[in-house]
Amino acid sequence: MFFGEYSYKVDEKGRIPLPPNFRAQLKDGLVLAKGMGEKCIAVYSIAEWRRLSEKLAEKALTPANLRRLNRAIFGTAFSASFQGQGRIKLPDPLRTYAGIGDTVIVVGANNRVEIWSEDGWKPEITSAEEQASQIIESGV
Amino acid sequence: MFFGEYSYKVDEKGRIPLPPNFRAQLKDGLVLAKGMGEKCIAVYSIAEWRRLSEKLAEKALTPANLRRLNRAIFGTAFSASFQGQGRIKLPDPLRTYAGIGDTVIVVGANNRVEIWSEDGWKPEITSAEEQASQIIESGV
DNA sequence: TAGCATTGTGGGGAGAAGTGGGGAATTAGG
DNA sequence: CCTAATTCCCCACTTCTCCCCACAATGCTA
Repeated sequence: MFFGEYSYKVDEKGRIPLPPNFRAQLKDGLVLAKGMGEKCIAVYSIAEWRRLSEKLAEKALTPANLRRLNRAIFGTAFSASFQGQGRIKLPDPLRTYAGIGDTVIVVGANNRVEIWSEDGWKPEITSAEEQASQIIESGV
Repeated sequence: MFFGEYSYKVDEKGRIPLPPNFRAQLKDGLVLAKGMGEKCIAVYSIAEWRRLSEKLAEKALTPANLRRLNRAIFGTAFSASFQGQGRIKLPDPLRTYAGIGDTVIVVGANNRVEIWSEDGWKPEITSAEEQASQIIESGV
């Protein structure tokens, strides 16, 4: 389970660290993918990613659908691992997709980790908070 | 299992490299075919190709159908292998079919690899992503 | 308060991988 | 049988990746 919000610098080689307790949960390997629908990078553990992709594949009704789905899911995913002191390299296609410059916001989101650009994160979190408080007001 | 999205240049001799990762999985030989339904080149391992063609043959209901199918599938397929530093030569017919100029996008799509022209890939992936996020919205 | 451990940040260097091109061997066509 | 074109093996250069080490800042401990 992933928690919290952290800010890191992207160094000249495109690397970022992850919070130490995220590392522990991801030590068996991780998968980087496009955040579906949002302009961010999604990080999954191997197990979680497999579970997710299988579940998605079940939803494809036709072979053509399945091909496109595989393209969207696998084509945008990169497996990665920690190098040296626990940093990962952000693949260029994903970095461009998420509009990441030299600072990232790393966010724990329950079953996955999300990596946002500074500019992408601010509007996202404010509207998400708004929505959350509405849901809470309606009774939890 | 094939992952990720990579961009490569086609050199003057019509060769492209494949990601080291993919090479290892295809070292026993590979088959190039037209992407069924899409304007791209599909790359299969020998084993996967055999599995696929057997499956297709089962679906052919009449001998005439089977002949046509065989023509369409085997007639346009090329077996290839890695030469020198791990590059493959793109057969001219397939190259024209996929509209490939001097840059390709190599995409891992689970059980196969796809080779796209730059111009063909962009619209395909955007609509594929749209479709995927719709499926996600409908509840995973 | 002093010292130690952990963690973020920067960078050097060896090796791998992408790119370009020469030349021998094989094939096709006249 | 000879010539031309294509294929494929090899070599060379450049770029990038990844492993390593170092330093600074922070927080904990004694």
